[in-house]
Amino acid sequence: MAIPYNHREVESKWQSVWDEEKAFGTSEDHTKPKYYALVEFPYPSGDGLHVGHPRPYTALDIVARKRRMQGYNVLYPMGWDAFGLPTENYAIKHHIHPRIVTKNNVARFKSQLHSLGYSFDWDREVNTTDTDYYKWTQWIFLKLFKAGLAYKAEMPINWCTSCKVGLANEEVVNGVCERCGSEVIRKVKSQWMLKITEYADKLIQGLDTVDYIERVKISQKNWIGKSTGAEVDFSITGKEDRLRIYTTRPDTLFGATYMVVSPEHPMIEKYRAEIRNYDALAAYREQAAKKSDFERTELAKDKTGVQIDGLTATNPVNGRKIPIWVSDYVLMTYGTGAIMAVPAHDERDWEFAKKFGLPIIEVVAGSPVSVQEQVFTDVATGTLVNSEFLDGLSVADAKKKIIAFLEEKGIGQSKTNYKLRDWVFSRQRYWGEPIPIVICEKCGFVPLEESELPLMLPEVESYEPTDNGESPLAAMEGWVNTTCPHCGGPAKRETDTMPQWAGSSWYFLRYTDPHNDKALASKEALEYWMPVDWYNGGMEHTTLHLLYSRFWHRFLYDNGVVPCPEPYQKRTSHGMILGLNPHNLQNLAEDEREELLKAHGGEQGARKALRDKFGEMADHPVVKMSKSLGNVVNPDDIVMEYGADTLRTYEMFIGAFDLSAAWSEDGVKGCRRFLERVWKLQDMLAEGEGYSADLETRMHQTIKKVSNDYENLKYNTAIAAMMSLINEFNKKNAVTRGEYRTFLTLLNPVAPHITEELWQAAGFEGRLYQAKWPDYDEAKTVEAQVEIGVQVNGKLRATISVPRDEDKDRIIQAAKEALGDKLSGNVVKEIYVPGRLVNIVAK
RNA sequence: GCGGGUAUGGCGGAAUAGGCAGACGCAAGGGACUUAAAAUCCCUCGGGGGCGACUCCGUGCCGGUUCAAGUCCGGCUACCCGCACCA
Repeated sequence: MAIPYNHREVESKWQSVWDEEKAFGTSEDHTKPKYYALVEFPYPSGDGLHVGHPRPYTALDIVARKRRMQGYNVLYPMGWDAFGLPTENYAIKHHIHPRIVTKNNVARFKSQLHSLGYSFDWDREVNTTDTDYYKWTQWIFLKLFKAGLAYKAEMPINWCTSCKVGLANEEVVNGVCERCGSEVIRKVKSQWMLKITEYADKLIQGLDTVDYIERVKISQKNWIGKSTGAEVDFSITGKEDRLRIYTTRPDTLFGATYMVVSPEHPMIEKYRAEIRNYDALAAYREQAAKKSDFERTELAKDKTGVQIDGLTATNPVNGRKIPIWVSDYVLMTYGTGAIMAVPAHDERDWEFAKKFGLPIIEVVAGSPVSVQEQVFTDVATGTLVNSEFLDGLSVADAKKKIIAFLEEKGIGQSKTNYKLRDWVFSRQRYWGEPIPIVICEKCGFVPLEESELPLMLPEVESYEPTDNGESPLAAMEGWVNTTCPHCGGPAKRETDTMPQWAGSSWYFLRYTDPHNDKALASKEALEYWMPVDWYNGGMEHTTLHLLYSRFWHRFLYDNGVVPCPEPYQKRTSHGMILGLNPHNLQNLAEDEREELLKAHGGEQGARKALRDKFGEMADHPVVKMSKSLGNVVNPDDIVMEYGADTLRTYEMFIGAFDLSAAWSEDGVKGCRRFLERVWKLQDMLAEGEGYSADLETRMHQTIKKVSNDYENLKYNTAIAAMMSLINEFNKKNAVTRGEYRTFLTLLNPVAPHITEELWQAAGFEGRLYQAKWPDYDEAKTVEAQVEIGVQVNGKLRATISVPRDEDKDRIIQAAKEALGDKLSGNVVKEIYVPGRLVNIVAK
C-alpha cells in the first residue's frame, strides 16, 4: 500500500524541483515553433490573491503546460501592474512609501502564485513601477507626443471628489468613480489627452483580423460607436452665419421642423444681443450644468428645453423657417452640438415635439400608424414622400442622392462620427509614471530628450492629493523647476502623472525581452514572439485596457516599432467566481431562517424583511465576494487544507469557463476525492506498456477529448472525462503502466504536482513536465460494437448492440426483432442514423 | 430604450452538425466496514402510475417545421452583464 496522499509535502517538493531545474524557462532556439500564452497581470493589492485570480491563471497554465509537452517553445509570463491609487492611498494612511507597499504586496502575491504551482517564467517578471520599465512607457509617450497624438486641452473632465483625480469616461460607472464609488463631478482642467479617436477606424477594422470571442468584438465596436451620416449647414435667418448640424438621416431633411442646440452651444453667447430671452437660456444652461451626467441620463425620459426667442433657422433645401430650441438632450460633445429635429422619424425628436407642440411632418411613408400617433424609424421599408426630388426613393437611395445634392451645393457633406472620446491621460497623483514634458514659457510643451529617460519619480514628503487639483509633485519646487531642453531657459516640469492604464498598454511586449536596456524589446524577440497567441482576461477590461493596448500597439506598428498590427491573436474571457450572499433567505443558518419565517408569516414576508434591511441585493442567492459581506474565500486556506492541485482542479471543474460560477466548498471536497482516487491508482498498477484491449478505444477517446477540450475552454468536461476514465480503472481494479502513463500525462496540466510525484514513484523516465503529450489514433476512437436506440415514431422502445459497420438492412432487421410485438401497424418509413439509432415510423 | 448573454433534477452542470436528455461532480437516502465516528467502498437518486416486465409526462412559456427538437423557425417571459438622449 502506498503512503497516504500528503499534498503539502508533494507540492512543496515539486515546486522546489521546478525552481531548481528552471523548468519553465523559454528556449533561445527560435527555430522551434513558439506559443505565447498571456493572462492579465494583476494589480498587487494589499488584500492578496482572491479565488477569482486562479481561474484564468490555471486555464492558461493548462494550455502552456500542454503546449510545452507538444514541443512548443512556450512563453507564459507574469508581472505586476503596480502603479495605482489603492497603493497610494494605503501609503498615505500608513505613512509608508508606496514603493515599499508595492514591494511587500508583490512579495505576497508572488509567493501565493508560487504555491499554486504555475509554470510562469519568473526570469521574465516585469513590474510597471520599475524605472527600467517605465523608462519605456515614457518613451512611448514621447513618440505619441511627437506624432501629435498627445496634447493638452482645457476641458471638462470627470473629477472624483474623493480620489481628487480626473477619470477617463471609461472609469466612471453610473456617475460614480469606478474605484471608490464616490460622486464624480465635471471640472474644467487642463489635461493631457491621447488621440485614440484618430485610431477609431483602425481599431474597428483590426477586429476582423483576430480571433476574439464575439461579445468582446461587439462591445468594442459599440464602444467606438461609429456612425455615418452628413453634416448640413442651416442658415440663421438674417445672418451670414450658418448653424452646422450632424445627422445620420440626411434623407429626412425635408421633415426638419425645428432645430435643437446643446445648452453649451457657442451661438448662444455669440448672439446674446439678439436673443430676447437670454436670461431664461442662461438659467437653463446653469441648471443643466448642475446635473451630473448620471442625473442627466436618469432624467432622460422627461424632455426639457427652452426656445431661443429672436433667432430662427432656414432649412437649406426648402427655405422653410424653423425655430431653434435649446435642450440638454443634445450633447455638446458629440457631432456639432446641434441637430435638426425630424420628429416624425426620430424617437427623441418625436417626444420633444409632442411635449412642446411642434409640428410633425412625415417624409418617409410606410408606417401602419400616423406619425402624429407614433414615431416611424424603420429604414428598411420606408419610401420618401413630401421631399420633392427625393420622393419615391428608398431611405438608402435618398441618403445617397441628398448627400450628393448637399455636396454639389456646398451646404453639407458626408461625415463619420464616433462615440469614442479621446483618452484623458493625466492624473493628479504621485504614484504613476511622470510625464516627460517640460513647460517652457518661450517654447511651450517640450519633450525630454530620450537620453534623459527615465524621468524618475522624486521622493516627496507627502503623497496627499491637493484640493486645488494639483499633483503632489507640484509642491516639489526643486524637481519642478528645470531648464528647457530646447532653449535652455527656465521651465517647469509637468507635474501630472500617467494613469494606471499606461504601463499595462504594452507590458506584453516587454515580456519578450524584459532586460533590454537599448529598446523596449529587440526586433528579433518581437518578431519571434509576437503576436500573443492567446490572451485571456476579464470582460471588464474590454473597453479599457484591451482597447487602450490595441491602440498603443497599432500606433507602434505604424511607427515600425512592432512587427504586427494587432497585439493579440486570440482573446477569451473568464467568468467571475461568486460567493454566497449571507443576507439571502436560503443561505441563512437554519435556525435563523426558521425564526424569520415565523416572525414574518412565511417566505414572502421573510424575503421582504430581508430586502427592507439589506436592499434589493438580498434577493440574490449568489453575489460578488466582498469584504463587507464576509463571503471572501482566501485561496491560501484552500491550498493549505486541500492543496493547490485540488484548488486548480476545482476551479476548472466549477462550470463553463466563460460564465460566472458560485464557490462551493463541497465542490472542492469532491475534487479532492478525485485526486485521492488518482493517488490510489498506484496500488492497482499492472504490467503492460500498452492499453488493455477492453479500454483501448476509451483511452484514445479520452486523449482526443481532453486534448481538444483544453484548447477550447472546456476544462470542466475534460476533467469529467478523466473522472470517468478513473471509474473504469476502479471497476477493473487495474490500470496498465501504459494507461497510467497516459492518464498522468493528461491530468498533469491541471494537477501538476500530484501527477509529477506519481510519475516518479512509478519509475517512469525523466520528469513528467518534459514528457511527450500522448497521441491518439482517430480510427481507434470509434467503437467496434455500438449500442443504438430503437425508436417507434420517435419514441425509444428498445436498445440493441450491433457491430458499428453492420449494414443498414440487417440493423433494421435486428431492431424489428428487438421490438417484437411493440411494433404494430404498417411501417411507413425506416430511418437509420449510423451508430446512433433506428427510428421506425408506423401507422 | 439599445446591444449581448442565460434559462436543463434538490444543487453545480453534460449532451459534435437536429438523433437514446440528465455525462461528471455535489447534496440526500440506504447498506457494508467500525465498539463508535470520520474516511473508504457498494446501491438508489427528474416526476407520476404499476407487484412487475413496463408505461405516461418532462429541458422557462405559447405556437410551428421534422420520422425525430434542449438543439431549428416565429412569438413571448424572467434574470444577469454592458451601454445609455451619440442625432
